[in-house]
Amino acid sequence: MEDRYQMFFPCSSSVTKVDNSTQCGAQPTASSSSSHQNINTNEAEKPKSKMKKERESRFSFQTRSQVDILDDGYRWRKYGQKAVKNNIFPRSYYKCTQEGCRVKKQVQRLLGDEGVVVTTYQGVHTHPVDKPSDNFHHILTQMHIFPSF
DNA sequence: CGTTTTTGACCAGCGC
DNA sequence: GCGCTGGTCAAAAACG
Repeated sequence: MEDRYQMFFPCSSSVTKVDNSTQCGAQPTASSSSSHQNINTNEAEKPKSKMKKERESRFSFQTRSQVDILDDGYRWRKYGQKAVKNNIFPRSYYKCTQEGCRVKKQVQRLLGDEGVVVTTYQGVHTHPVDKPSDNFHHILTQMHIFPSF
């Protein structure tokens, strides 16, 4: 029964740019650590120009599921959890454990609809899935991937 | 014993 | 400039 994961896009196209207080989709802010690196000793590249580091493709979708972690075939390591405003449910941050694969994803439940899980992917996988999952494959056919714009 | 989760601290961007 | 919000790091705990 693939009814366990029911897809619906209230505002699928609005993933491009939404306000921070938009309830439709509850998009996270697009401020990933941008153009500045850590406090490493090597500063070989100095981005003097103001280049915005928003090249990571992001797309989010919502699923009606009992569990937060959807089995998409990849292996994820949780690296953070933060409580966001206007939402009693915390947001979880995951990273792909595959070496060289810097794909991240965020998972949070939607306020008001406890059964709805908002999953946001960031980046593209460099390796194929380890374990195929039928339920998620059905979702992949309906997803719209937004490349860097 | 290796890997993942948990949790607080830290940091950066944005608004006021 | 300060405070708030969100994202990541890292150390220890938890799990197999």
